[in-house]
Amino acid sequence: MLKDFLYLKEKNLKDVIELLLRGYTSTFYDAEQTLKRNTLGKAHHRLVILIDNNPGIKVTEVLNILKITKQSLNRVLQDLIKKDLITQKKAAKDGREKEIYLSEKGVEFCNNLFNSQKNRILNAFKKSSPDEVLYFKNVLKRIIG
Amino acid sequence: MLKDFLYLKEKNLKDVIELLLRGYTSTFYDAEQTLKRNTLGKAHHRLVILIDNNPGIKVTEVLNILKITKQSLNRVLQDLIKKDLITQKKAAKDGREKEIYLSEKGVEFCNNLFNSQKNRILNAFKKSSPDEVLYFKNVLKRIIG
DNA sequence: TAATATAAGTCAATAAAACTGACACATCTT
DNA sequence: AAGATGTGTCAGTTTTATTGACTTATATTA
Repeated sequence: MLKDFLYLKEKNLKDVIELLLRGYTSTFYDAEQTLKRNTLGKAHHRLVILIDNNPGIKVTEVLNILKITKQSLNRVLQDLIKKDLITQKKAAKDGREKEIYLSEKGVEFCNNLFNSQKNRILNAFKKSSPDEVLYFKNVLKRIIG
Repeated sequence: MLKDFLYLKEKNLKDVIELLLRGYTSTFYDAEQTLKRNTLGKAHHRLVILIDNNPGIKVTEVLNILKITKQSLNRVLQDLIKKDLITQKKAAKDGREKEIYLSEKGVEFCNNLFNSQKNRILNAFKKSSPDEVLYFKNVLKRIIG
């Protein structure tokens, strides 16, 4: 049936591009005050979210995900090191690589960030069925690839 | 059953925050070359996506969605006007408000942007069922609120 | 109608985030 | 030993966003 393919139509794809923009913007804006209290910005926010969810993540991986240059990343990284929020460790496998971890202070900071952000997601999920949430995450993962 | 509420657990919510970051970043990075060819940046990209999907959108609405100041918006707006990509019209209802529209050139530019971005979404949707896509959009809309 | 509120625009200065290009160093691979 | 890779750094520039003060036009309301 033709109807079954409506979800592949361009209008639907365009909608999704806007939804991704708005989903990201609103979810991350929720943490604005928490960031300000810690004199940190959006660039730091994006980075610590990655480190928190992926302990030991490597510099190259961060660059590929955040789509920034190593010079940009380095500035942000140094700010977080100065504030004792992260630590770095030489990788056992390949000594050239450095693994990035949150410090104890970093974990606490991430908890504060998460507390600022979690309600938006939680409220949306409470209005959704477990299946809807599962499908939501699956499709989003497929978009990321 | 306890199992039914696993999707509300903090780990799951944290995952989603990262997924939103990565979904947005990757989807919008796809248009990088198209933007460069037109000597425009990410700020212009975000704005024209909104105008394209919401013809006649007002300045205040844009500010609320993009979470930027009117001074920031104005710079981006002037760039797009200079390039003849958008037009503005006094609102009939309330003369203080201005509606923003894409020009013909703007529509063409947005088509180029869309062509750079659509395959990522399309490929993800092709791997998903219509229901999955529907649920995905519904949950994302609930997150935006 | 006069006072006030709202939507939008502007000037100026500053800060935040990202970029380009060049180069250095350690470690791994061949 | 030679080259490739991962990371770090210096310097300069551009893009994006901010704060604060002020203006103009239109709408609302007392």
